[in-house]
Amino acid sequence: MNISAASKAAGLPVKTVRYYADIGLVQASARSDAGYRTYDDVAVRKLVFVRRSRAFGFSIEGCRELLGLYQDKDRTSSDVKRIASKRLAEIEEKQRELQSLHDDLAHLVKSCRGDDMPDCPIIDCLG
Amino acid sequence: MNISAASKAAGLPVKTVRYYADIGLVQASARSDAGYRTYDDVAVRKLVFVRRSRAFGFSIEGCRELLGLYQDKDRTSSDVKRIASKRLAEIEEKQRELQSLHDDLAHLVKSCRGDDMPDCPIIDCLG
DNA sequence: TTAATGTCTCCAGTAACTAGAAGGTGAAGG
DNA sequence: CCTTCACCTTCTAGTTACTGGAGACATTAA
Repeated sequence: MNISAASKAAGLPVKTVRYYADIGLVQASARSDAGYRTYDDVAVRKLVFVRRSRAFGFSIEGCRELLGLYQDKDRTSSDVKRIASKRLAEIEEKQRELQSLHDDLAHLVKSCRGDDMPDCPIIDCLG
Repeated sequence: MNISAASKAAGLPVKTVRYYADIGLVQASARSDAGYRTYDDVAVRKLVFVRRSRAFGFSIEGCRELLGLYQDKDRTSSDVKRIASKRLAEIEEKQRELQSLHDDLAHLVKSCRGDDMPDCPIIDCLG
């Protein structure tokens, strides 16, 4: 499988697949005589794994760690659960931040008449 | 006011104040003979305005736009409201994303026993 | 006078790609 | 055989919004 076939199979842009190889996250399984990256099913599965992990908001380093556990026969589910719980806590923290941001801004927007006059509680609050 | 006094007054790091000047967002009101940036009250108020706008998650370009309205006597509150509403919609979109992310991950975490065995629904879902 | 602190500019690095340039490779059509 | 085209390679640079540090000049307190 050349890189474009692998990228389609994994659902990632070619550029991203090459980037993941560059940073040593998911290496091509081999190189052709001409130097083309080739990917086997194992490598493609790793790419999919990373795509899904990224979709959960894990950082590249987090993905690296998860990928390590994915390939580690001696892993424990508590290792995985710990990492996932940490991410979950981050998400919840972000949700709280976003919620208070939302409430404040929504309140301001609601109180602004949005007419042709310059007076505006939003600008007043910021300034 | 030298830059450190202005940064304290505005509640921003010195580096950030210098950065805002570099990109033309909030210029120093003058320079001393030695080339030091000096900030008057008007400039400091602009810095505060940017800090608060950033806290609402507006991008630098968004802040630039808002700052323009802040200083525009002929602005209309509908201009401001439009920008703020756009940002509010972005926040709400982000909240929806985060919520579904949260639900999916929480479900996985809950279903993982977190013991010494390698079997793990989280890894299974990713791989 | 000296030491400490403040300020300047410029360069580099962060996260995770993305775009583009310049050039080699492979396969299909004429 | 030749062209053409898509595909592949590496490398550089740009994105966002700063942040850290180096080296040099200015100011201030002791």
